Amino acid sequence: MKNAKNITELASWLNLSVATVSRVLNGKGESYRISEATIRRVFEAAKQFNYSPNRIARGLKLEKTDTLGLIIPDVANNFFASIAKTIELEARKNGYSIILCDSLDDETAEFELLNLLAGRKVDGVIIAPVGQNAQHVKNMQDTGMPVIVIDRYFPGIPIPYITTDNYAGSFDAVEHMISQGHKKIACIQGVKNTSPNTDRVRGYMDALKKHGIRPDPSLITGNDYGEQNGYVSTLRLMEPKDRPTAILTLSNLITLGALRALKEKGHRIPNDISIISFDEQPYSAFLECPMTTIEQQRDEIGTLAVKNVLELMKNKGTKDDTQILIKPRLIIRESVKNMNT
Amino acid sequence: MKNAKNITELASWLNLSVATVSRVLNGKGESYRISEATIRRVFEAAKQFNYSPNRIARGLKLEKTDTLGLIIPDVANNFFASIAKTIELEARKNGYSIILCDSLDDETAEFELLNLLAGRKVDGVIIAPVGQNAQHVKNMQDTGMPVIVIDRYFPGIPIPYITTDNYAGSFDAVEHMISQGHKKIACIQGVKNTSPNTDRVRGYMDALKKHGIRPDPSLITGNDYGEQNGYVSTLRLMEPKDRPTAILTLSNLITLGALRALKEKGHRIPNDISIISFDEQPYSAFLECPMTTIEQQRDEIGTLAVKNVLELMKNKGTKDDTQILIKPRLIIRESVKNMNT
DNA sequence: CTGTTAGCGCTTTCAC
DNA sequence: GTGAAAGCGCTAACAG
Repeated sequence: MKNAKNITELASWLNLSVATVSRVLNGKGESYRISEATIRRVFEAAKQFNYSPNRIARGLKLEKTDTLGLIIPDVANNFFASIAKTIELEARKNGYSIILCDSLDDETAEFELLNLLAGRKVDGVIIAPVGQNAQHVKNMQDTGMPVIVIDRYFPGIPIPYITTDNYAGSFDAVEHMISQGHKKIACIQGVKNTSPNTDRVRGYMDALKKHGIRPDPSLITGNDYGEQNGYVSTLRLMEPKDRPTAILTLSNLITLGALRALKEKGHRIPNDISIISFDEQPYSAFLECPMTTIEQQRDEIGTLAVKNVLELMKNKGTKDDTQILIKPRLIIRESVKNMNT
Repeated sequence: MKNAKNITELASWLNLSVATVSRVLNGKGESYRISEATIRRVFEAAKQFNYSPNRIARGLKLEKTDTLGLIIPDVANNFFASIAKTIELEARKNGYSIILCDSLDDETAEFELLNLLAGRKVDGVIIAPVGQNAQHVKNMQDTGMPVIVIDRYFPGIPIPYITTDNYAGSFDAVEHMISQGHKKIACIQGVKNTSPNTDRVRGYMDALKKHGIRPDPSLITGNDYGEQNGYVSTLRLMEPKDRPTAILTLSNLITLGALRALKEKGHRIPNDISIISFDEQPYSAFLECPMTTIEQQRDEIGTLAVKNVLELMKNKGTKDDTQILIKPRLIIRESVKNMNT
């Protein structure tokens, strides 16, 4: 059984024109009133010769590639990997493939990636941007490319986004700490002036204020989402005698660093220090002290992201002001000590 | 500042032919002895008009897409996500992009994905296959598509592969257990008749035999790499009074299930049961009992995978018999109790 | 040194 | 009911 390499070969074998074969293969046989017999012959030949159309040629003609670009800061981070999985599956269901790009948390790389995707003529892009700057994302959108931002948003800049309600996540977590009698609560933050961080810190402060606790600036520390920041910040926070009784960590990697610091210094959770961490992880429940976490709805973010790019693609040109905030879920385990008893 | 949508537009603006512009843009200006001035003009115009060539058209003509397909069974699994990250980065360095595909541990999906990638005319594919069957992978290779298998191999079937030396991984782990005085050692396995599993089980048995312990078939249990298998198998293993003193778990998800079962039943590691787990995870060190793990060299696997597909693409047609086994590393922590004291 | 042109594989308009 | 042919944007062979 030979293989047909292209539609011309197939057509000539069938003694038909490429036009007819193309129409049949695209399910337009009926509407062109091509005879039953011909239709069947075409399909049989296609199957027999194991013919699969060249999507590159198709893409060139149709000016669409059935391809979506996905830019995330770290594929190895479970949070982003989970989202990527959902996006891939969801996209595939709709006939799209994903070009995966890891921006390495680097704004320059992200910029180049955007250009790369433009050159590759993806039909849309989903991006979890890394920096404070939205200009390059905005530019891409302005070229007519459908763009959905996930994991954050840019205040004042009209790019559709889907992200966690980070404010609520922090707020609930801190209220839970307060309900357990904590008053001196620290916060190890991520990159300043990015919406997730700003909102999480705001939620943290508002929860404190609501319960009559004045936020202490010296208890808000750190400057990026990485492990090292978690480590260093925790060491610093644990130094003074009047140290905090609880820490809110704003990313899973920060938490990892915090755990390392605590372990190194022999501090135990929750007896020596309480912790709530952003991001549920596969092992959260099985840590030395099962971790109370703020779980982002990764599946929902992913699903909505592709639903919305698809939407954007359909209604190209029309304004889209999708702004979706998804409530996270506080998973209460044992990492917050009850100080009331 | 307007944008040039294609090379024709750019050329006509420059009053040059598309041929000249194309040559300059592809760095062939020198060899065609195009004048300095023209070259500069072209580059300036290209930049000014923010021109980026249409890679689809380019791909159609050149019969290459600068694109690699990557098929893995579970993007959300840290083991595969880490490999995917390395592959993406490494590929990009060489001018290639990755089309990411999650096979959901399903052989039928995997088969379809392979066809999808063929239709998308990727220049090569890297696949971590899921089933016992290699036929579809072999077929793809037989069409002339460069294919590299990772994470496993198919005995007797000549497809180049890069995987962990799973035999050595198990062997070392079990020897370590034995050195700590364990004799009754169980093994929760993954999918039977797949090379990682076969080799891991073989390593486990050989280590026992080497130290004069007869492998007990009833201590080898389980049938897939998932969490549920770990859970159920662990429950079963822990039931009898003369239960094993140690368990070797053959995947990170199996381990997760085992941890859940142990926690549920109140068994503590390492006092009630010792464990060594395949796959190092971000939180391995911070579990209730820091886990001794067998760490696969994910970066190396990823790097070699792209190096080798690239190689294959260059030497298309020639036989490639790459068969790389990468030694894993035993990370000794505290999950194996010393029974000698 | 630069231009003209064929053609990559496909879809679709127009023609019969 | 079906076919001929143009054209998507690019590269490269051929021509000067």
